[in-house]
Amino acid sequence: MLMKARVLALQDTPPAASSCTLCLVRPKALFGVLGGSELQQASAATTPLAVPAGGKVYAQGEAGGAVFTVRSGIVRFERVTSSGECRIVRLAGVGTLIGQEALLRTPYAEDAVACTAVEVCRIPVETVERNCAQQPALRRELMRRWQSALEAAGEWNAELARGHARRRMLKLMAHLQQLSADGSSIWLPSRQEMSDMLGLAPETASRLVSHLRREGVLHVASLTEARVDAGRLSAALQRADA
Amino acid sequence: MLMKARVLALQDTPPAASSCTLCLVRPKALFGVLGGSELQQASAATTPLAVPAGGKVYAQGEAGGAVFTVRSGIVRFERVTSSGECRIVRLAGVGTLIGQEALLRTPYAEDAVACTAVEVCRIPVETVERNCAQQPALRRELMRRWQSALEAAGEWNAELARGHARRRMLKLMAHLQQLSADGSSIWLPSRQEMSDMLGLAPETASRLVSHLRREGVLHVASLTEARVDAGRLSAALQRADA
DNA sequence: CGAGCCGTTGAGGGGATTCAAGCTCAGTGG
DNA sequence: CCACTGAGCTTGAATCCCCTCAACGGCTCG
Repeated sequence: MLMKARVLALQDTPPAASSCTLCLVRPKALFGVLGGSELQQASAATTPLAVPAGGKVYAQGEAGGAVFTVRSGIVRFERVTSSGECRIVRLAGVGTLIGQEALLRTPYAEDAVACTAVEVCRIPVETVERNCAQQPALRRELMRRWQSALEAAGEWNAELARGHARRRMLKLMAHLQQLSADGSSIWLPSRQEMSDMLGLAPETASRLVSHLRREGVLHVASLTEARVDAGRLSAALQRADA
Repeated sequence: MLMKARVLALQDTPPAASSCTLCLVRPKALFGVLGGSELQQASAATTPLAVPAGGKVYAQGEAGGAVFTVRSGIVRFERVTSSGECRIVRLAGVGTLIGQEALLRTPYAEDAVACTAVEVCRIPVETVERNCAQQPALRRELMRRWQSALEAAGEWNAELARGHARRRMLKLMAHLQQLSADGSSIWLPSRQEMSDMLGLAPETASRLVSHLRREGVLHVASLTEARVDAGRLSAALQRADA
């Protein structure tokens, strides 16, 4: 909450690496559909940013004027309910476009908070608009991203927001596994974060994690890292679904 | 589930009434931004459809090739979880564009089911695409609608999917009030539908409704209709939020 | 009229929350 | 070096909310 640290320019990144042409996530990213010259122009306008874990990429209500592509790490979207509680409504992984509402000249609808250390690419709205005017493929790509965000929200709602606590936790682990860049280890949220994602008390989240550990589904490596036994996880999920 | 009745052509509607030019919901609808000649061309391609309560506007997995504007009634989006349970993840009211994923030539992501008797306008994908190519305003309008669907999903997730059962029910009533066309009466879902929306047992939903009735928050007029006392509702909500 | 569906209400049990106490661990300063 | 501190994780015990099971009544429909 009081985390003041916000976005920091990546000072140790040489200009070349900030070129979209060389970016590793380009095939997954918004401008992946652009050709050579357009891509170079667009890449000149984008700014790489690093956000430490807990920092905000943008805040609800801000009139940001930019969209962001997640280059590494995991970003969460937070809302505050009318009763003042924090709810995490969705996660975004590598390659995801976030803050799209800025394209409508609308303030951001939610807080976008870095779960892990995060690198994003800031893309000014004007850059997107300029390319959109001439590139039907980019317009299509934008729509595709809006739709996938919508579907992710629907699935979150269906799978992670309801049902027995154990099932929700298992689903969360499966989801985090999909989001993890390297296949072996996943980001392990704090109990409070799990609580905000699944709508559970932090104590309940802790109990469930402990239980998964004892079952060998989860191997906790550090406070924020763990490995999952994929086989046991899917077996446990199947049992919970029955 | 076994409701076989699907979409029916509105045979009693004269051709003139199917013209978007005269449509009452035009200002709220997708083509509201189009000018005279484009509007007339577009309206020629659209088909008005009536769907009885419980019928599907489209089904998950269908390659529909069309989007729909809700002209009257309320539509719900259903998903089936991996455990085989039905979850309602969002509602759409008058003026809302649904089935947008068809624009990506993607099968529909969810079931769209009529909650009440519903009238929709079927708009072929080609019609939207043709106009989009020339009309930046329409492209913008499309993006706006995608974003509002995303925000609705986020709010549903934050307000209706978690917290105490009573609070969720109150929130649902407030939401239904906003969706109701005429200010006086709202659509009252069946207890099973409430259960699928809020993640409660139908019995719990029944108990809560009965309780709201005794408190004078809700006046049940028929099986599917009720009036809400706006003052008492917001008072009850404030107490529940405290 | 009986069958079946839906809504209502009660009783009982179970799962999640709440309250509370230890615990580990990193950071601090004597 | 080590007590001190505070934050987060874990675990226990008691409570409460919601679910499950069950019975009953009203309604529609064959």
